[in-house]
Amino acid sequence: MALLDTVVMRSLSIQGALSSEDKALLMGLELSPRHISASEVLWEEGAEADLFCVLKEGWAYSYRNLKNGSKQILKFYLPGDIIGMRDFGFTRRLSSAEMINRGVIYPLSYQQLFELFGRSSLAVGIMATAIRQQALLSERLIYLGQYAAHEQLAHFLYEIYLRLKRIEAVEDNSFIMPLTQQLISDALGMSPVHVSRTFSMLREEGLVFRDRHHVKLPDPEALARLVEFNDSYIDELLPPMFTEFLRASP
Amino acid sequence: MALLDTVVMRSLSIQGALSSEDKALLMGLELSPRHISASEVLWEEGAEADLFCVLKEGWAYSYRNLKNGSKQILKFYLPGDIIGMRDFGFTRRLSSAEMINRGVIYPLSYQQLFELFGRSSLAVGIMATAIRQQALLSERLIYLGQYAAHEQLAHFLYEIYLRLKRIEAVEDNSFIMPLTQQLISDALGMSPVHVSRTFSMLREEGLVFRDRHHVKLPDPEALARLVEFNDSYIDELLPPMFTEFLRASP
DNA sequence: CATTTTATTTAACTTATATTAAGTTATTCT
DNA sequence: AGAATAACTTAATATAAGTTAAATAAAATG
Repeated sequence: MALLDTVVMRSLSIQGALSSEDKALLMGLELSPRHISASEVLWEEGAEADLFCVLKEGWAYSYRNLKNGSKQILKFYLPGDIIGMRDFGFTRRLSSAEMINRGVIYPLSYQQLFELFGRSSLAVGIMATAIRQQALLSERLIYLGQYAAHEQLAHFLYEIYLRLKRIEAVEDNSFIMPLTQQLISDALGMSPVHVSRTFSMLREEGLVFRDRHHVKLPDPEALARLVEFNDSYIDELLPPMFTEFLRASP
Repeated sequence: MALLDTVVMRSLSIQGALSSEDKALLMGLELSPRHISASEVLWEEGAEADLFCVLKEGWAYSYRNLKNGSKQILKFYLPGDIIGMRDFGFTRRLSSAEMINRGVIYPLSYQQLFELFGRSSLAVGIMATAIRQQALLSERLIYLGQYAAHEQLAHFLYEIYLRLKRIEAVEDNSFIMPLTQQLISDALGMSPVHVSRTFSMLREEGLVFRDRHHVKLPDPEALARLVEFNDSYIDELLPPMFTEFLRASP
């Protein structure tokens, strides 16, 4: 029932777009409220991702702890929001979640979510695709908020490198990147001039060589260490739990 | 077939998680490649959102034009990525999309996506929820990248205000916000000292009054104008096309 | 109630990045 | 090929925001 109190579902219901079958499914979910105290941690980054929560009362937030000791908050959750969907389709949590004040949540397992998806692997796959996009966006947000220009650029380049490698567009640590510094500056929110300066800095350190659209990262792992790159959000494999479940479907 | 070339779907297929029924569905999609030239605009912010594209060749990006004349790029798309999922569940595009170099795309209508979802309104609702989260994140990213501290904070407060109004937690333009300045600084990526300074600035301009957890926005619309707030991404209503289609389902 | 802790404000100083402008190098066009 | 345009680099200056630290105010604790 709690899922019906959720922002989008409530309006779906009001708009008359929920079939009786859908409603039956929602009613059939066995959900029990859990009272939860202020500052209680719902989960930590890196923990197994197996459930999400409908927030009924209280405020919560998701965040990442950063190497420099600060944290970046990704989102504040208010009553009616769903916490933990961000990790659906990943094996481990990409961010931690914590209550702010005390409140009430309804935990829901990913298994139960599968059922709502009608056990359709296509629906799950599309959902996972959307969530992966969100993960990329979150990482960019973290770098925008908290890191210096050279770290932002290094992170950006390493992400592009990984994504290109995945589609076999990297050879000998080199790739074609058809972007102007203007475009890069629009993505990273810094001035084009500073993008140029920052490329020079990375070149002097021997980390990045660039000639127009040709980019070479002589030691990609060194770049990754510089930005403490956690590549789990790039990974395209769905967790074993997902594929086992989907294979077992009728 | 193009959807099978997509990053997540390909791995789903490799992991053996696609039923023969799913594969038949994918095969049954009538997709025709479209060659597309460099700098071609796929769609503009505000246009009707009715399809997405599987990017087969070339690079593209999505972005928002900002009032100050700059643009914020939200994402670069590489071959195998899906462009335009960000808007699924909204009536209009929240961001523009443009090719960088020339390439090939496979357009796919949201109607076709419905079919893949097995016409389940629950799956669509959950997907729409996830996408709305992403929209919030995108807006935050835009403000982080491009705006001054007082605009960021104003935008943040106005968003909270709207979200609270939706759940009837605003009375007389006032609400309870159980956040410390430390938490706000962690969300906006600025120092706690500067959050305090910025609150003082907004107070002097008569826009925001705050006493601990009590916040009053005497003139919310003035705040909205300051940040050129586009509230379409907050809206929880699904487009008419969605609900009509879902109501018509068996 | 007094004490400690936590949150906020204010001020002085520092720094990273923006801005402007001028110079250089590539690329495109005729 | 030569001219025009776009992309990039370098340097000087300006400014918003960071940092540190000390003062005040509120909340939590015993």
